Amino acid sequence: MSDRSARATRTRKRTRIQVVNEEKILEAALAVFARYGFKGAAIDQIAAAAGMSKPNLLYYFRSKKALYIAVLRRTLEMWLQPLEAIAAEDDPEAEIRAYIARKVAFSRTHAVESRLFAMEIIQGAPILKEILETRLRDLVDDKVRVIEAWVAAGKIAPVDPHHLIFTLWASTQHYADFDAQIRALLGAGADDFLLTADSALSDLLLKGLLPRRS
Amino acid sequence: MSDRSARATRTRKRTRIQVVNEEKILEAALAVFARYGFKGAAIDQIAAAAGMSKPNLLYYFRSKKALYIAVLRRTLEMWLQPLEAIAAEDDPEAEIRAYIARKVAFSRTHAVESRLFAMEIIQGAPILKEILETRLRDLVDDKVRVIEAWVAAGKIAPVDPHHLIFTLWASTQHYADFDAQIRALLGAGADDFLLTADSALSDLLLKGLLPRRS
DNA sequence: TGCTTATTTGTCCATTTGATCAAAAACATA
DNA sequence: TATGTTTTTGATCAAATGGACAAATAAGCA
Repeated sequence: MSDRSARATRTRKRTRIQVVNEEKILEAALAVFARYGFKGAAIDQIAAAAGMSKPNLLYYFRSKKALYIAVLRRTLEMWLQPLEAIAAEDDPEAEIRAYIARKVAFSRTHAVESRLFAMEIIQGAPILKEILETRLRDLVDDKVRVIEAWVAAGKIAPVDPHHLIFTLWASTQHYADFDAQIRALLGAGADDFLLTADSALSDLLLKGLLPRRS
Repeated sequence: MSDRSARATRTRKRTRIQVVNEEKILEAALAVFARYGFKGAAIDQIAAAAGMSKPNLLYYFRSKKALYIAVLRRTLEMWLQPLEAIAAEDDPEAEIRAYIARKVAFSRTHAVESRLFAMEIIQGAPILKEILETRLRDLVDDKVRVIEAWVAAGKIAPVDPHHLIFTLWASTQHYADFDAQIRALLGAGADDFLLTADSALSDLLLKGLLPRRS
Protein backbone atom coordinates (compact mmCIF):
# COMPACT_ATOMS: atom_id res chain seq x y z
CA MET A 1 0.00 0.00 0.00
CA SER A 2 2.99 2.24 0.54
CA ASP A 3 3.67 2.24 -3.20
CA ARG A 4 0.97 2.08 -5.83
CA SER A 5 2.73 0.06 -8.51
CA ALA A 6 4.47 -3.27 -8.33
CA ARG A 7 7.34 -1.89 -10.40
CA ALA A 8 10.75 -3.20 -9.50
CA THR A 9 12.56 0.10 -9.68
CA ARG A 10 10.93 1.65 -6.68
CA THR A 11 12.41 2.57 -3.35
CA ARG A 12 11.70 -0.68 -1.51
CA LYS A 13 14.33 -3.29 -0.90
CA ARG A 14 14.93 -5.61 -3.83
CA THR A 15 13.61 -9.12 -3.75
CA ARG A 16 15.74 -12.13 -4.56
CA ILE A 17 13.62 -12.89 -7.62
CA GLN A 18 13.89 -9.29 -8.69
CA VAL A 19 17.66 -9.32 -8.66
CA VAL A 20 17.81 -12.53 -10.65
CA ASN A 21 15.24 -11.49 -13.24
CA GLU A 22 16.57 -8.00 -13.74
CA GLU A 23 19.94 -9.53 -14.36
CA LYS A 24 18.54 -11.96 -16.91
CA ILE A 25 16.71 -9.17 -18.66
CA LEU A 26 19.68 -6.84 -18.78
CA GLU A 27 21.84 -9.55 -20.25
CA ALA A 28 19.30 -10.48 -22.89
CA ALA A 29 18.64 -6.84 -23.69
CA LEU A 30 22.33 -6.18 -24.12
CA ALA A 31 22.61 -8.79 -26.84
CA VAL A 32 19.46 -7.76 -28.69
CA PHE A 33 20.08 -4.02 -28.52
CA ALA A 34 23.69 -4.52 -29.65
CA ARG A 35 22.53 -6.44 -32.69
CA TYR A 36 19.48 -4.45 -33.76
CA GLY A 37 19.86 -1.03 -32.19
CA PHE A 38 17.19 0.63 -30.13
CA LYS A 39 14.48 0.92 -32.76
CA GLY A 40 15.24 -2.43 -34.32
CA ALA A 41 15.08 -4.38 -31.09
CA ALA A 42 11.77 -5.92 -30.06
CA ILE A 43 10.71 -6.33 -26.46
CA ASP A 44 9.23 -9.69 -27.36
CA GLN A 45 12.62 -10.82 -28.55
CA ILE A 46 14.37 -9.67 -25.39
CA ALA A 47 11.74 -11.27 -23.19
CA ALA A 48 12.08 -14.56 -25.05
CA ALA A 49 15.86 -14.43 -24.73
CA ALA A 50 15.47 -13.78 -21.02
CA GLY A 51 13.05 -16.68 -20.73
CA MET A 52 9.94 -14.79 -19.74
CA SER A 53 6.82 -13.23 -21.18
CA LYS A 54 6.70 -9.71 -22.50
CA PRO A 55 4.34 -8.36 -19.82
CA ASN A 56 6.60 -9.87 -17.23
CA LEU A 57 9.58 -8.04 -18.63
CA LEU A 58 7.58 -4.83 -18.59
CA TYR A 59 6.86 -5.49 -14.95
CA TYR A 60 10.55 -5.01 -14.25
CA PHE A 61 11.23 -2.22 -16.69
CA ARG A 62 8.56 0.37 -17.35
CA SER A 63 9.28 0.71 -21.03
CA LYS A 64 11.63 -0.23 -23.82
CA LYS A 65 13.44 3.05 -23.43
CA ALA A 66 13.88 2.61 -19.68
CA LEU A 67 15.40 -0.79 -20.32
CA TYR A 68 17.69 0.59 -22.99
CA ILE A 69 18.90 3.31 -20.67
CA ALA A 70 19.54 0.82 -17.90
CA VAL A 71 21.60 -1.39 -20.18
CA LEU A 72 23.47 1.55 -21.60
CA ARG A 73 24.27 3.07 -18.24
CA ARG A 74 25.74 -0.19 -17.08
CA THR A 75 27.74 -0.59 -20.27
CA LEU A 76 29.18 2.89 -20.05
CA GLU A 77 30.50 2.20 -16.57
CA MET A 78 32.40 -0.81 -17.84
CA TRP A 79 33.58 1.07 -20.89
CA LEU A 80 35.02 3.88 -18.79
CA GLN A 81 37.07 1.74 -16.42
CA PRO A 82 40.17 1.20 -18.55
CA LEU A 83 40.50 4.91 -19.24
CA GLU A 84 39.99 5.90 -15.62
CA ALA A 85 42.86 3.67 -14.65
CA ILE A 86 45.42 5.62 -16.67
CA ALA A 87 47.75 7.41 -14.28
CA ALA A 88 50.48 10.03 -14.69
CA GLU A 89 53.25 7.50 -14.32
CA ASP A 90 56.93 8.00 -14.83
CA ASP A 91 56.92 5.41 -17.54
CA PRO A 92 54.47 6.28 -20.32
CA GLU A 93 55.37 3.18 -22.28
CA ALA A 94 54.30 0.87 -19.49
CA GLU A 95 51.19 2.93 -18.92
CA ILE A 96 50.17 2.84 -22.57
CA ARG A 97 50.91 -0.85 -22.88
CA ALA A 98 48.78 -1.52 -19.84
CA TYR A 99 45.96 0.58 -21.22
CA ILE A 100 46.02 -1.21 -24.54
CA ALA A 101 46.05 -4.52 -22.70
CA ARG A 102 43.00 -3.53 -20.69
CA LYS A 103 41.13 -2.28 -23.72
CA VAL A 104 41.90 -5.30 -25.85
CA ALA A 105 40.89 -7.54 -22.97
CA PHE A 106 37.64 -5.63 -22.71
CA SER A 107 37.06 -6.10 -26.43
CA ARG A 108 37.47 -9.83 -26.00
CA THR A 109 35.59 -10.42 -22.77
CA HIS A 110 32.92 -7.80 -23.37
CA ALA A 111 32.56 -7.70 -27.11
CA VAL A 112 28.81 -7.32 -26.96
CA GLU A 113 29.03 -4.37 -24.59
CA SER A 114 31.54 -2.77 -26.92
CA ARG A 115 29.21 -3.21 -29.87
CA LEU A 116 26.26 -1.77 -27.98
CA PHE A 117 28.32 1.27 -27.13
CA ALA A 118 29.45 1.63 -30.73
CA MET A 119 25.88 1.28 -31.96
CA GLU A 120 24.68 4.03 -29.65
CA ILE A 121 27.42 6.39 -30.81
CA ILE A 122 26.90 5.63 -34.50
CA GLN A 123 23.25 6.45 -34.04
CA GLY A 124 24.21 9.87 -32.79
CA ALA A 125 24.41 9.04 -29.08
CA PRO A 126 20.83 10.21 -28.38
CA ILE A 127 20.92 8.82 -24.85
CA LEU A 128 24.59 9.07 -23.97
CA LYS A 129 25.25 12.49 -25.46
CA GLU A 130 24.72 14.31 -22.20
CA ILE A 131 27.04 12.06 -20.22
CA LEU A 132 29.66 12.19 -22.94
CA GLU A 133 29.63 15.98 -22.84
CA THR A 134 30.08 16.13 -19.10
CA ARG A 135 31.53 13.14 -17.31
CA LEU A 136 33.51 11.64 -20.20
CA ARG A 137 34.69 15.05 -21.28
CA ASP A 138 36.08 15.80 -17.83
CA LEU A 139 37.74 12.43 -17.72
CA VAL A 140 39.29 12.86 -21.14
CA ASP A 141 40.45 16.36 -20.33
CA ASP A 142 42.20 14.93 -17.33
CA LYS A 143 44.00 12.30 -19.39
CA VAL A 144 44.84 14.86 -22.04
CA ARG A 145 46.76 16.73 -19.38
CA VAL A 146 48.63 13.58 -18.45
CA ILE A 147 49.66 13.05 -22.05
CA GLU A 148 50.63 16.67 -22.46
CA ALA A 149 52.89 16.33 -19.47
CA TRP A 150 54.56 13.33 -21.02
CA VAL A 151 55.12 15.25 -24.22
CA ALA A 152 56.45 18.28 -22.35
CA ALA A 153 58.89 16.07 -20.48
CA GLY A 154 60.09 14.60 -23.75
CA LYS A 155 59.03 11.14 -22.69
CA ILE A 156 56.91 10.57 -25.76
CA ALA A 157 56.86 12.10 -29.21
CA PRO A 158 54.85 15.29 -29.66
CA VAL A 159 51.36 14.06 -30.41
CA ASP A 160 47.97 15.64 -30.15
CA PRO A 161 46.55 13.96 -27.03
CA HIS A 162 43.04 13.76 -28.42
CA HIS A 163 44.21 12.07 -31.58
CA LEU A 164 46.19 9.65 -29.51
CA ILE A 165 43.24 8.79 -27.30
CA PHE A 166 40.94 8.34 -30.27
CA THR A 167 43.47 6.13 -32.02
CA LEU A 168 43.77 4.00 -28.91
CA TRP A 169 40.02 3.70 -28.63
CA ALA A 170 39.55 2.98 -32.29
CA SER A 171 42.26 0.40 -32.70
CA THR A 172 41.37 -1.56 -29.58
CA GLN A 173 37.61 -1.52 -29.98
CA HIS A 174 37.87 -2.51 -33.59
CA TYR A 175 38.53 -6.08 -32.48
CA ALA A 176 35.12 -6.22 -30.83
CA ASP A 177 33.04 -3.99 -33.08
CA PHE A 178 34.29 -5.40 -36.38
CA ASP A 179 34.58 -8.95 -35.16
CA ALA A 180 32.38 -10.20 -38.00
CA GLN A 181 34.68 -8.64 -40.57
CA ILE A 182 37.81 -10.02 -38.95
CA ARG A 183 36.31 -13.49 -38.90
CA ALA A 184 35.27 -13.21 -42.52
CA LEU A 185 38.83 -12.35 -43.47
CA LEU A 186 40.73 -14.76 -41.25
CA GLY A 187 38.35 -17.68 -41.08
CA ALA A 188 39.20 -20.37 -38.58
CA GLY A 189 42.43 -18.71 -37.50
CA ALA A 190 40.61 -15.67 -36.15
CA ASP A 191 40.66 -16.72 -32.51
CA ASP A 192 44.40 -17.27 -32.44
CA PHE A 193 44.92 -14.06 -34.31
CA LEU A 194 42.95 -12.09 -31.76
CA LEU A 195 45.28 -13.23 -29.01
CA THR A 196 48.15 -11.39 -30.67
CA ALA A 197 46.29 -8.09 -30.93
CA ASP A 198 47.53 -6.85 -27.61
CA SER A 199 51.26 -6.89 -28.28
CA ALA A 200 50.95 -6.15 -31.99
CA LEU A 201 49.03 -2.99 -31.27
CA SER A 202 51.34 -1.88 -28.50
CA ASP A 203 54.40 -2.35 -30.65
CA LEU A 204 52.88 -0.60 -33.60
CA LEU A 205 51.67 2.42 -31.72
CA LEU A 206 54.74 2.77 -29.54
CA LYS A 207 57.50 2.03 -31.98
CA GLY A 208 55.81 3.07 -35.19
CA LEU A 209 55.96 1.60 -38.63
CA LEU A 210 59.23 3.08 -39.79
CA PRO A 211 62.32 1.08 -38.83
CA ARG A 212 64.26 2.29 -35.82
CA ARG A 213 68.01 2.53 -35.77
CA SER A 214 68.55 1.64 -32.16
CA MET B 1 3.57 -5.89 -72.63
CA SER B 2 7.07 -7.20 -73.11
CA ASP B 3 7.56 -7.22 -69.33
CA ARG B 4 4.78 -7.87 -66.86
CA SER B 5 5.79 -5.55 -64.04
CA ALA B 6 6.57 -1.86 -64.07
CA ARG B 7 9.51 -2.45 -61.75
CA ALA B 8 12.49 -0.26 -62.38
CA THR B 9 15.15 -2.91 -61.95
CA ARG B 10 14.29 -4.89 -65.02
CA THR B 11 16.26 -5.35 -68.18
CA ARG B 12 14.86 -2.42 -70.13
CA LYS B 13 16.71 0.83 -70.57
CA ARG B 14 16.43 3.22 -67.64
CA THR B 15 14.22 6.26 -67.89
CA ARG B 16 15.40 9.71 -66.93
CA ILE B 17 12.86 9.83 -64.10
CA GLN B 18 14.00 6.43 -62.96
CA VAL B 19 17.60 7.50 -62.66
CA VAL B 20 16.70 10.60 -60.70
CA ASN B 21 14.31 8.87 -58.33
CA GLU B 22 16.47 5.88 -57.67
CA GLU B 23 19.25 8.25 -56.77
CA LYS B 24 17.02 10.18 -54.40
CA ILE B 25 15.86 6.96 -52.77
CA LEU B 26 19.34 5.53 -52.39
CA GLU B 27 20.54 8.71 -50.76
CA ALA B 28 17.63 8.86 -48.36
CA ALA B 29 17.92 5.17 -47.57
CA LEU B 30 21.60 5.55 -46.83
CA ALA B 31 20.93 8.10 -44.13
CA VAL B 32 18.04 6.23 -42.54
CA PHE B 33 19.67 2.80 -42.61
CA ALA B 34 22.88 4.25 -41.19
CA ARG B 35 21.00 5.77 -38.29
CA TYR B 36 18.53 3.00 -37.44
CA GLY B 37 19.95 -0.17 -38.94
CA PHE B 38 18.02 -2.46 -41.22
CA LYS B 39 15.29 -3.52 -38.80
CA GLY B 40 14.96 -0.11 -37.23
CA ALA B 41 14.55 1.75 -40.50
CA ALA B 42 11.04 2.32 -41.81
CA ILE B 43 10.22 2.47 -45.50
CA ASP B 44 7.80 5.28 -44.77
CA GLN B 45 10.63 7.30 -43.30
CA ILE B 46 12.90 6.70 -46.27
CA ALA B 47 10.14 7.56 -48.72
CA ALA B 48 9.41 10.79 -46.88
CA ALA B 49 13.10 11.69 -46.86
CA ALA B 50 13.22 11.02 -50.58
CA GLY B 51 10.15 13.17 -51.12
CA MET B 52 7.77 10.52 -52.34
CA SER B 53 5.08 8.15 -51.17
CA LYS B 54 5.79 4.70 -49.83
CA PRO B 55 4.10 2.84 -52.70
CA ASN B 56 6.11 4.93 -55.09
CA LEU B 57 9.34 3.92 -53.40
CA LEU B 58 8.28 0.30 -53.60
CA TYR B 59 7.74 0.80 -57.29
CA TYR B 60 11.48 1.35 -57.66
CA PHE B 61 12.67 -1.18 -55.13
CA ARG B 62 10.75 -4.41 -54.66
CA SER B 63 11.24 -4.57 -50.91
CA LYS B 64 13.00 -3.07 -47.95
CA LYS B 65 15.65 -5.73 -48.16
CA ALA B 66 16.26 -5.16 -51.86
CA LEU B 67 16.74 -1.49 -51.14
CA TYR B 68 19.09 -2.20 -48.29
CA ILE B 69 21.18 -4.49 -50.46
CA ALA B 70 21.35 -1.87 -53.20
CA VAL B 71 22.54 0.79 -50.77
CA LEU B 72 25.02 -1.55 -49.18
CA ARG B 73 26.45 -2.73 -52.45
CA ARG B 74 27.07 0.81 -53.52
CA THR B 75 28.62 1.70 -50.18
CA LEU B 76 30.97 -1.25 -50.26
CA GLU B 77 32.32 -0.17 -53.64
CA MET B 78 33.21 3.23 -52.25
CA TRP B 79 34.63 1.70 -49.11
CA LEU B 80 36.94 -0.57 -51.07
CA GLN B 81 38.48 2.06 -53.29
CA PRO B 82 41.16 3.41 -50.93
CA LEU B 83 42.43 -0.06 -50.18
CA GLU B 84 42.49 -1.12 -53.83
CA ALA B 85 44.71 1.83 -54.60
CA ILE B 86 47.55 0.64 -52.36
CA ALA B 87 50.47 -0.41 -54.54
CA ALA B 88 53.76 -2.18 -53.91
CA GLU B 89 55.73 1.02 -54.09
CA ASP B 90 59.37 1.55 -53.30
CA ASP B 91 58.43 4.00 -50.62
CA PRO B 92 56.11 2.45 -48.02
CA GLU B 93 55.97 5.67 -46.03
CA ALA B 94 54.52 7.62 -48.93
CA GLU B 95 52.14 4.80 -49.72
CA ILE B 96 50.85 4.56 -46.16
CA ARG B 97 50.54 8.31 -45.83
CA ALA B 98 48.54 8.40 -49.03
CA TYR B 99 46.31 5.59 -47.85
CA ILE B 100 45.62 7.30 -44.55
CA ALA B 101 44.88 10.50 -46.41
CA ARG B 102 42.37 8.71 -48.65
CA LYS B 103 40.70 6.98 -45.75
CA VAL B 104 40.44 10.07 -43.60
CA ALA B 105 39.08 11.97 -46.56
CA PHE B 106 36.51 9.25 -47.05
CA SER B 107 35.53 9.50 -43.41
CA ARG B 108 34.96 13.19 -43.84
CA THR B 109 33.22 13.28 -47.20
CA HIS B 110 31.34 10.03 -46.79
CA ALA B 111 30.75 9.79 -43.07
CA VAL B 112 27.26 8.39 -43.50
CA GLU B 113 28.47 5.64 -45.81
CA SER B 114 31.13 4.76 -43.29
CA ARG B 115 28.56 4.51 -40.55
CA LEU B 116 26.27 2.34 -42.64
CA PHE B 117 29.14 0.00 -43.29
CA ALA B 118 30.04 -0.10 -39.61
CA MET B 119 26.42 -0.75 -38.68
CA GLU B 120 26.22 -3.70 -41.04
CA ILE B 121 29.41 -5.23 -39.64
CA ILE B 122 28.39 -4.69 -36.02
CA GLN B 123 25.16 -6.48 -36.77
CA GLY B 124 27.14 -9.48 -37.91
CA ALA B 125 27.38 -8.59 -41.59
CA PRO B 126 24.32 -10.67 -42.56
CA ILE B 127 24.31 -9.28 -46.08
CA LEU B 128 27.97 -8.48 -46.67
CA LYS B 129 29.41 -11.62 -45.09
CA GLU B 130 29.67 -13.47 -48.36
CA ILE B 131 31.42 -10.64 -50.17
CA LEU B 132 33.77 -10.08 -47.25
CA GLU B 133 34.78 -13.72 -47.32
CA THR B 134 35.54 -13.69 -51.02
CA ARG B 135 36.25 -10.41 -52.70
CA LEU B 136 37.50 -8.46 -49.70
CA ARG B 137 39.49 -11.42 -48.50
CA ASP B 138 41.29 -11.72 -51.82
CA LEU B 139 41.97 -8.02 -51.84
CA VAL B 140 43.30 -8.04 -48.30
CA ASP B 141 45.44 -11.09 -48.99
CA ASP B 142 46.96 -9.19 -51.86
CA LYS B 143 47.80 -6.19 -49.70
CA VAL B 144 49.11 -8.45 -46.95
CA ARG B 145 51.66 -9.69 -49.44
CA VAL B 146 52.67 -6.15 -50.27
CA ILE B 147 53.22 -5.39 -46.61
CA GLU B 148 55.12 -8.61 -46.09
CA ALA B 149 57.43 -7.63 -48.89
CA TRP B 150 58.06 -4.29 -47.25
CA VAL B 151 58.89 -6.02 -44.00
CA ALA B 152 61.14 -8.55 -45.73
CA ALA B 153 63.01 -5.73 -47.43
CA GLY B 154 63.52 -4.02 -44.09
CA LYS B 155 61.63 -0.97 -45.27
CA ILE B 156 59.21 -1.05 -42.38
CA ALA B 157 59.30 -2.57 -38.93
CA PRO B 158 58.22 -6.19 -38.59
CA VAL B 159 54.49 -5.97 -38.12
CA ASP B 160 51.68 -8.44 -38.64
CA PRO B 161 50.11 -7.18 -41.85
CA HIS B 162 46.58 -7.95 -40.75
CA HIS B 163 46.99 -6.05 -37.52
CA LEU B 164 48.39 -3.15 -39.47
CA ILE B 165 45.50 -3.13 -41.90
CA PHE B 166 42.93 -3.35 -39.12
CA THR B 167 44.61 -0.56 -37.22
CA LEU B 168 44.55 1.61 -40.30
CA TRP B 169 40.90 0.87 -40.88
CA ALA B 170 39.96 1.39 -37.26
CA SER B 171 41.82 4.62 -36.68
CA THR B 172 40.68 6.28 -39.88
CA GLN B 173 37.05 5.20 -39.76
CA HIS B 174 36.75 6.20 -36.15
CA TYR B 175 36.50 9.81 -37.26
CA ALA B 176 33.31 9.02 -39.16
CA ASP B 177 31.75 6.30 -37.05
CA PHE B 178 32.29 7.95 -33.69
CA ASP B 179 31.70 11.46 -34.91
CA ALA B 180 29.03 12.01 -32.26
CA GLN B 181 31.47 11.14 -29.52
CA ILE B 182 34.21 13.34 -30.91
CA ARG B 183 31.82 16.26 -31.11
CA ALA B 184 30.61 15.66 -27.58
CA LEU B 185 34.20 15.81 -26.37
CA LEU B 186 35.52 18.68 -28.46
CA GLY B 187 32.45 20.83 -28.84
CA ALA B 188 32.71 23.68 -31.28
CA GLY B 189 36.34 22.98 -32.10
CA ALA B 190 35.55 19.57 -33.56
CA ASP B 191 35.59 20.63 -37.19
CA ASP B 192 39.02 22.20 -36.98
CA PHE B 193 40.26 19.23 -35.04
CA LEU B 194 39.12 16.82 -37.70
CA LEU B 195 41.24 18.60 -40.27
CA THR B 196 44.37 17.60 -38.39
CA ALA B 197 43.48 13.91 -38.22
CA ASP B 198 45.27 13.10 -41.43
CA SER B 199 48.78 14.15 -40.47
CA ALA B 200 48.41 13.31 -36.79
CA LEU B 201 47.49 9.76 -37.63
CA SER B 202 50.23 9.37 -40.22
CA ASP B 203 52.87 10.62 -37.83
CA LEU B 204 51.66 8.49 -34.98
CA LEU B 205 51.47 5.26 -36.93
CA LEU B 206 54.67 5.81 -38.85
CA LYS B 207 56.94 7.25 -36.20
CA GLY B 208 55.36 5.75 -33.14
CA LEU B 209 54.82 7.18 -29.72
CA LEU B 210 58.28 6.63 -28.29
CA PRO B 211 60.75 9.42 -29.02
CA ARG B 212 63.18 8.83 -31.88
CA ARG B 213 66.84 9.66 -31.60
CA SER B 214 67.37 10.75 -35.16
C1' DT C 1 -3.33 14.58 -81.12
C1' DG C 2 -4.02 9.97 -79.74
C1' DC C 3 -2.13 5.90 -77.89
C1' DT C 4 1.11 3.35 -75.20
C1' DT C 5 3.96 3.08 -71.40
C1' DA C 6 5.78 4.81 -67.12
C1' DT C 7 4.82 6.90 -62.75
C1' DT C 8 2.19 8.12 -58.72
C1' DT C 9 -1.09 7.74 -55.20
C1' DG C 10 -5.14 6.34 -52.17
C1' DT C 11 -6.75 2.44 -50.11
C1' DC C 12 -6.41 -1.67 -47.95
C1' DC C 13 -4.52 -5.71 -45.35
C1' DA C 14 -2.01 -8.83 -42.29
C1' DT C 15 1.69 -8.57 -38.86
C1' DT C 16 4.38 -6.74 -35.54
C1' DT C 17 5.09 -4.01 -31.71
C1' DG C 18 4.93 -1.30 -27.31
C1' DA C 19 2.08 -1.04 -23.67
C1' DT C 20 -2.01 -1.82 -20.34
C1' DC C 21 -4.86 -4.42 -17.17
C1' DA C 22 -7.13 -7.59 -14.47
C1' DA C 23 -6.95 -12.00 -12.92
C1' DA C 24 -4.29 -15.94 -11.60
C1' DA C 25 -0.31 -18.05 -9.53
C1' DA C 26 3.65 -18.08 -6.57
C1' DC C 27 5.79 -16.43 -2.57
C1' DA C 28 6.78 -14.78 2.08
C1' DT C 29 5.78 -14.35 6.64
C1' DA C 30 3.23 -13.96 10.97
C1' DT D 1 -2.00 -22.34 7.64
C1' DA D 2 -3.95 -17.80 6.69
C1' DT D 3 -3.03 -13.40 4.78
C1' DG D 4 -0.98 -9.87 2.31
C1' DT D 5 2.41 -9.08 -1.26
C1' DT D 6 5.03 -10.06 -5.28
C1' DT D 7 5.32 -12.20 -9.67
C1' DT D 8 3.39 -14.01 -13.90
C1' DT D 9 0.44 -14.33 -17.70
C1' DG D 10 -3.55 -14.19 -21.09
C1' DA D 11 -6.24 -11.00 -23.35
C1' DT D 12 -6.53 -6.84 -25.47
C1' DC D 13 -5.52 -2.31 -27.81
C1' DA D 14 -3.83 1.31 -30.71
C1' DA D 15 -0.23 2.52 -33.55
C1' DA D 16 3.29 1.37 -36.80
C1' DT D 17 4.94 -1.29 -40.48
C1' DG D 18 5.90 -3.96 -44.91
C1' DG D 19 3.66 -4.80 -48.75
C1' DA D 20 -0.14 -5.37 -52.54
C1' DC D 21 -3.47 -3.34 -55.94
C1' DA D 22 -6.07 -0.93 -58.90
C1' DA D 23 -7.16 3.38 -60.40
C1' DA D 24 -5.54 7.81 -61.69
C1' DT D 25 -2.10 10.77 -63.64
C1' DA D 26 1.89 12.08 -66.31
C1' DA D 27 5.31 11.22 -70.05
C1' DG D 28 6.92 9.79 -74.28
C1' DC D 29 6.28 9.22 -78.91
C1' DA D 30 4.24 7.97 -83.68
